Amino acid sequence: MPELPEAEYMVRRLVECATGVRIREATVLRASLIAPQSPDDLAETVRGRKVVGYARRAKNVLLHLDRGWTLRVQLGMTGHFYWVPDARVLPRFTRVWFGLSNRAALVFEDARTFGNVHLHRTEELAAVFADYGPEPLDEGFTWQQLKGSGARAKGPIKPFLLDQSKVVGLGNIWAAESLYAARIAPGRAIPEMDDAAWKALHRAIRKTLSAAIENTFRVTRSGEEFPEADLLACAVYGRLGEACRRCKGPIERFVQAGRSTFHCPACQR
DNA sequence: TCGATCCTGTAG
DNA sequence: CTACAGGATCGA
Repeated sequence: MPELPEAEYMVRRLVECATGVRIREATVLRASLIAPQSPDDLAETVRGRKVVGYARRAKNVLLHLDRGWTLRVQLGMTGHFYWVPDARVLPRFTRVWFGLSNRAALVFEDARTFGNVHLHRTEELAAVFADYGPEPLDEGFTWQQLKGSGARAKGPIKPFLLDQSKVVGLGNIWAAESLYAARIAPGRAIPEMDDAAWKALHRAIRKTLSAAIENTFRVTRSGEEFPEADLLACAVYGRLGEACRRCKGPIERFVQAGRSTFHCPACQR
């Protein structure tokens, strides 16, 4: 499920709720989600480790531990990672959990089990992320950089945006939303992108993701539930047949690279 | 660069 | 029952 905004939300919540905690023990309920070592080895290594910081890279949630270890949580389609006050009442789809003091726990829940929990030496992280493109919300991310990453690409723009080696953090929802905001058709061939289009797309990506982060907080604060990203804030995703907010024409859906793509055919070119 | 695949849940 | 799901990876 989660794309960059939801991962960012989870990290910020961890900072709020679980700064300075120490892991007393790890419990793996689904061994296949653990790598590269065995679940027992992972549990052994993290037992007694203090969490010295939380961070996000792309859609990964990172827990930096003392003694040079980092837990990397890939959330997959349905993953959540968060602090709970009482491990005696774990969420239904808990796959891995880390017991803290006072019965609290850090929980990885993942209904569909496409996510995973990997343990790395912290100094290896650069290698782990070697194929990742730039962070779209970083200051240094420019439209020229985005254009450059598409220099030799030939296919349509939307699958390009899902490719984490080009730019990280976008998934099926926010890729579609960014293209809508930039008024670019998802099927537009990359060689047909001129500078104005790259600029518009770059701007739209940043605006869309920033707004999505804020919306996640807004929705969650009021509803007190966990962040199911704010689909109400979507202009096209999941809105097949509804009226486009700009031109009132119907939103359409088609399958592209195996994923459903929503767009307004009238005002995205 | 595309399609298949991993696995499980929910909505119609 | 079928269709579909916000991700990532591998082989053709």
